[in-house]
Formats: sequence, C-alpha cells, structure tokens
Amino acid sequence: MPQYWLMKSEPDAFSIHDLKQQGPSPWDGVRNYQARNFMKNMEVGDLVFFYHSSCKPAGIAGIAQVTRRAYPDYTSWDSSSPYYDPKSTKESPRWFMVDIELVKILPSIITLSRLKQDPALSDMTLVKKGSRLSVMPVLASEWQHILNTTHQA
DNA sequence: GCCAACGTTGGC
DNA sequence: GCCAACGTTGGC
Repeated sequence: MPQYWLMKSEPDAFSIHDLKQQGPSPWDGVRNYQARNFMKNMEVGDLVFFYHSSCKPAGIAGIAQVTRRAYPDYTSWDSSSPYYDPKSTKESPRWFMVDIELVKILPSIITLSRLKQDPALSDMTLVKKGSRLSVMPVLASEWQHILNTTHQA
C-alpha cells in the first residue's frame, strides 16, 4: 500500500509541466524540518498530489510518484544556490530531498477553494488556517475522496 | 501589495 | 529556556 502526500510548488519556479518534461526530478530546496521529516518517511511508489501555489488558481494540478527515497539535498552545499545552508555539511547533511516523476496531469486544477468547501476534507492539513507546510501527508480516504468527487480518477 | 500565521533566530 | 523581533509563506 502506497502512502499519499501533497507537495507544493510555485508553477513559475517548477510546474507540473516542467515535471513532465524533465522526467524524474529532485525535490530540492525544502528548508523546513517538518516537511523534511515527511520526505524522509516517503517510499518509492508513494503517490503525491502536485499542488500549484501562489498562482491563480492555486490547487492540485496533477499526480506524481516517488522514484527515489530521501537523500541529501546537495543544493544545501552549493554556495551559489539560493538554497545554500552553511550549517549543512556532507558529513552531516541537514536537508534531504526525494525524486518524483509525473503520473498524470489532471484535466483541470482541483482548486483550493473547492477543497475548502468540501466538508469531508475539513481535517486536511492543507485547508487548515495558516497552514504553510510545503510537504504533508494525505489520508488514503482523503485521496480517494478527492479523486472520486472530481471524476478525475 | 497586504497581512495573518507561522517558524527561526538570538539576546538575555 | 523564554520570547521579541524578524523573515517567509501564500491566499486574497
């Protein structure tokens, strides 16, 4: 049984179309401990809602799957990278990433406002007020509900 | 562009 | 170890 997740990306920086073009891609740049810890719990084959944030409309743009378990985020060692963190070393890496690849692009965005309107999803971390996590778990029941009710399974 | 909510930093 | 100040996220 795969686990289910949701990962946010600003489409201007990296969109689901970029993921399609690039094939398996490292999910670099996560610099939040909670999000990092979730990535460390991912297994190959886990399924991911690919979420477009800071855009109109914000929402779930497609589905991806994990192709490589967590390994050190090498951008944390690159002093020319915006994700550089001098406290992360090769001996003791602080930040990790997984690789994901596209499963499918949804025919239309499942918007955040729509998710917020659904009483069955009121406990989702995503729709909670003030939630800023960029990587979060999704319950199997929520995953199925979202795909079933949007007729995009 | 605004700003609420949240995480992190650093002085004490 | 507290907590004020600061920076960031991300919807609106």
